[in-house]
Amino acid sequence: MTEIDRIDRKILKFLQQDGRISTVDLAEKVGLSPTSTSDRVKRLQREGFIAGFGARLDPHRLGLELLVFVEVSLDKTTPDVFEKFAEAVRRAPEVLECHMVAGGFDYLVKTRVADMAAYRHFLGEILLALPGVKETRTYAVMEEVKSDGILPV
Amino acid sequence: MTEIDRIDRKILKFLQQDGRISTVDLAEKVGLSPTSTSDRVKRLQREGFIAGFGARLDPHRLGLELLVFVEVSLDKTTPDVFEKFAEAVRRAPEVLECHMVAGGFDYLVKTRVADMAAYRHFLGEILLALPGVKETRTYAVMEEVKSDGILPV
DNA sequence: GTTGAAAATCTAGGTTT
DNA sequence: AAACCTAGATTTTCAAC
Repeated sequence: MTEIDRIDRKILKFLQQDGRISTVDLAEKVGLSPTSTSDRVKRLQREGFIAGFGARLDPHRLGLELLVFVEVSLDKTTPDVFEKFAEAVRRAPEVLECHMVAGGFDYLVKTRVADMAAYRHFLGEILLALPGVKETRTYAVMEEVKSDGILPV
Repeated sequence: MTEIDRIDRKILKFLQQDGRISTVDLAEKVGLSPTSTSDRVKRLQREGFIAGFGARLDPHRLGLELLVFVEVSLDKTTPDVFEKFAEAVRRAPEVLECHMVAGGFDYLVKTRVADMAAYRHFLGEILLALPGVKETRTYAVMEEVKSDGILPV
């Protein structure tokens, strides 16, 4: 039920790299027949190892030239600031990721925007406008050394 | 050549959410025939808007329970520390992302590991073992508020 | 951008080890 | 239980419009 063998891991590795590989080609790579390969892929989906499939877009090609990380500290006097902040962030399309962290600040926000002007707008009009936001520190990305996000399977 | 219209944006949006949607279903959603939809998808790939397709795996289902961000500061006395560091990071499978940032530190590293023990091993044996690493600050993620990474198209 | 037929792929059933 | 094979159904591709 929850066991996952060497072949399953190979399947996951190849599907991460190419989510549209045909069952025939995938079967060839993992050394099984197309039918059993397809059965395994379905099982990996059904059991939640594969959450879904998606196209990887090139942000720069789409005019989103600036990647920015923002550290956010909240004013913890109101009880529901965290819930309010999380809700707003989930609705903001500029926010690609947002994580509550343990340490010096409360949330780490990853955002992509067209340019610095767009970021200033996002910071001033959206992020700082949220209730409870006490302090932010902005880190603009100069070079994306690695950004595939491929999980080690 | 580089123009991208409303229908292209719809295609990109749907393909981000479901990279394995059939051409027929995608055509239905964007209001075009399957053939022209397929032509557009091919063009969007050829012109670099779509970098590729991939399976989205569930890290928790794979036993990677801990998401950690690490701020890394380098000792900038040696000229090629940056290149050496970048090279090593690209080879490390635990590192999902690594960005050179402007601000208080040099690199922001995103990593997923099984548990705290695995993270301590990664930090001690891999990250701190790299030449030129002067200082690190670790932020363990307590809650992933948003992590889809869907680009606003 | 559309239509319609040929080719490739995927799916489902039954068979073997 | 897992892998496999064959045939029917879908989907994709490629021509002509």
